[in-house]
Amino acid sequence: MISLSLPTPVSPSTLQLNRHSSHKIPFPGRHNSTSITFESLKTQLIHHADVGHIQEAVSTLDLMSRANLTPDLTAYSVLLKSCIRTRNLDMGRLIHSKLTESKLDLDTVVLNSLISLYSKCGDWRKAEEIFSSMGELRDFVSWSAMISCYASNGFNRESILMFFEMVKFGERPNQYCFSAAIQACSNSEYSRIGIVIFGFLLKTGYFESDVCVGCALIDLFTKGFDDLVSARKVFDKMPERNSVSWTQMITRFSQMGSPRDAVDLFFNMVISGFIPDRFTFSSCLSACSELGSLPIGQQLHSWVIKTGLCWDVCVGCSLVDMYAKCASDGSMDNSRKAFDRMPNHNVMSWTTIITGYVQNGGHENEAIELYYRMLTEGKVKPNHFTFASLLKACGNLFDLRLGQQIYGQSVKLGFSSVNCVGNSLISMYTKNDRIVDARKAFEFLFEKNLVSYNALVDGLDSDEAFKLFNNQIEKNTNIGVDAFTFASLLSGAASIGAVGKGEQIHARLLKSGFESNLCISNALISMYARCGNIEAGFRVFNEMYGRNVISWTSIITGFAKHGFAKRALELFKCMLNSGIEPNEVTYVAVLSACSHAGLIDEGWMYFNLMYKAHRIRPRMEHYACMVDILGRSGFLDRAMLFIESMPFTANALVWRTLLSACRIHNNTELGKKAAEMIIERDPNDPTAYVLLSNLYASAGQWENVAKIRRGMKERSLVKEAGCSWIEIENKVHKFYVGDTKHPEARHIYKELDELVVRIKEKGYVPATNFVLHEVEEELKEQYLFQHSEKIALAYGLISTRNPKPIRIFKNLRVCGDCHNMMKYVSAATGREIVVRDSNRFHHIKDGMCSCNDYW
DNA sequence: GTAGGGTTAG
Repeated sequence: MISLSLPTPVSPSTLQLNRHSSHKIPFPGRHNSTSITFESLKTQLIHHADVGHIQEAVSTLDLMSRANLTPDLTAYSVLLKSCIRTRNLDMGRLIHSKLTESKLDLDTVVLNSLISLYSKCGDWRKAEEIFSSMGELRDFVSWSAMISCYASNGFNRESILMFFEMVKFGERPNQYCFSAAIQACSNSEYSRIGIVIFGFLLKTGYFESDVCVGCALIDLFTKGFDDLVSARKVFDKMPERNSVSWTQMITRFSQMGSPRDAVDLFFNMVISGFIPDRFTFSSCLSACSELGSLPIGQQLHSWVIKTGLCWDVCVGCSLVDMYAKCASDGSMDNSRKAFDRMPNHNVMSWTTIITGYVQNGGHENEAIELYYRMLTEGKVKPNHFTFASLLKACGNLFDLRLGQQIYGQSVKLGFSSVNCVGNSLISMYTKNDRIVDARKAFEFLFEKNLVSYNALVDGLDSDEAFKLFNNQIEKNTNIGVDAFTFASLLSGAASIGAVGKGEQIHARLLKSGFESNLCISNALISMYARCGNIEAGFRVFNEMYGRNVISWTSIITGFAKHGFAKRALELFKCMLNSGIEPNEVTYVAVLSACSHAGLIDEGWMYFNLMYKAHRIRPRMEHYACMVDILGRSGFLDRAMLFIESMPFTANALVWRTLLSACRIHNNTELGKKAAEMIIERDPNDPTAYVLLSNLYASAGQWENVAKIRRGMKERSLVKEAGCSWIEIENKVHKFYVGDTKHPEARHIYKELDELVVRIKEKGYVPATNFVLHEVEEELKEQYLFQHSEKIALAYGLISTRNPKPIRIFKNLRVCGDCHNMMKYVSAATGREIVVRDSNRFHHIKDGMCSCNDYW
């Protein structure tokens, strides 16, 4: 692990002081003291201040005082202006203290400058202090400066209140006041007040004459109301536009999900004769990132090279980000090149490249290494965004020790209470199943926003998540809900197959207006599919408009998992006809449809089509699907040859697939080899040992079974306990093998006993070879009837009525005897039984299963 | 002396 240490932060103002103090003060007549006049010194001072040499200007000021040529207020004013322009708070403070020492009477102009200085440098308290001490000296500029001070320092409420106070005081607000106050109203909390101020503004005529007021209105409609149409109307009506207003429209379109329009606006701007600057290119490049359009991005890249703007840090950052987001193959090469070519780096550029590595996945170590370089070589202090990305990297790496170390550094630098750092910390913990720590991090947050809630909801189990949603999120109108909240809730319900809960969330969605959201529709499709109600999923799919590749992939995966290979493949053809490009996940779904239905020829056909038609190179998952297709159909030797012919070394997943095929076809020899390969690659994976021991057990080789069990014990590997669950009236009931904890256990076992007698009459014979212990036949039968899926089935039968299907869920693969027994039960009782196991769905009806006993 | 545009967490 890299050991991390933070460099001592160096403030930019200290650097500047050191550099200038070693310089000689350029002063033409310095040896001839008789030529020093008040006017010449003042000219000197103004010149230094104008070109930004504040240190020299202050020296000149000192010189004036020493020569008894007392500087007047305009001299100080010039200096303050220079400090405001360069945001130099230290020098500004120095000048302020010199002003106080000078005993001059401060006038309105100087005091207004001081307000502006402190406001722009973030010291709003000092600005406030000066404003309230002004009394009679206050003029409309003081009011404007204070209104915008509050607005730009995030005190929207105070800014709006001050605007109305000013009106009450009898001052007429000017364009500066209007734009600052409307800006303060731009967040949704105060957007209605913004409209009131807008009405007031229309009476004044500033709307027609001032570009900044127009810009503020664009923000009011976009940020306050999500209303791009009205913002566009304001923009179109603006009599005067400049490159800032164009850039703002481009930025807002890009940020609010219309990157295509943003790019169009950019070209319109150029055609209309406005010159794009670094901000414009930066925004337009962000729109390209959003669009994922590499060609337009590259076109802009060559443009910024021609104009020389590529050396700008903002533009450089956007280029790095664009190449990271547009890399269709997840490669960071181009992004890294753009980063390495930048002449100067700042926090933002380091953070952008680190974030790129984290978001493209699989490059987390590079991200951590860059962080180390940022601290040592770059001598740059990380900010809250840097920490947010780094914590995400640690979450992906499952390296909580490093994560906690990095979090410690954010604490030292004072970022730990910043929302996005805390939120990242929560999701780092939820991703690593550390719910207790996630909750702690959540409680620690000073201000919890929707992202915080969503991060936690995502990690909680479905019940808890739903509780949090009902009790806190929905009741607290300040938090609001968004698509992420619903997506997390839906995936929570889907993971345990709680269709009742899923339906409740669906009902809430219809009320909330999110049901037309593409991500939500997609989440609904998978929720219904994963809960066993594929037809409901298909209805959602049919009723939505604007389906994307994820919508199609979700429904195809659904049909494939349910064993409806024909419908899955038909939908795949429809997808191709409608012009949607499949991705690698779509092909996993298509190939798994083939494997679940034993369609060997189709499987080969699609495997070859992937690259030929869509330039998608098969990944490990696709090879695993092909091994599955061959292995399940009994062509174990061909599957083995196929593995040996792969262009890269097969991983544990591929061998695990072969091993389960060996179990179905009782091939102990090949199974042994597969298990060895898995254990070689993943020595701590209990599933390999379990599968191998099952293989020996079904071949009756009990000695070997015992040997494996011993091996597992030595490594202290624990087999995942098999369990099944069923949702009855929105409550999930979970059962383990031989479970008697359920309040209705007696009733359940009575039903099970009666059931066995009934189906034995119809020809059911318990398949005792599925019992994995070496015991007497009769005992084996007893063990068999304690399987969790049978208990869940019996409970389902006594608690629901026909024609409601009984939906059972199991964390492992369903046992062969249980599967057979359920077929008999479906025939004897007329009930439809749907089972979701770790691999697929079984629809069992009238003694038949949709898997054709092939799973 | 007073105003506007770029990176971000789920």
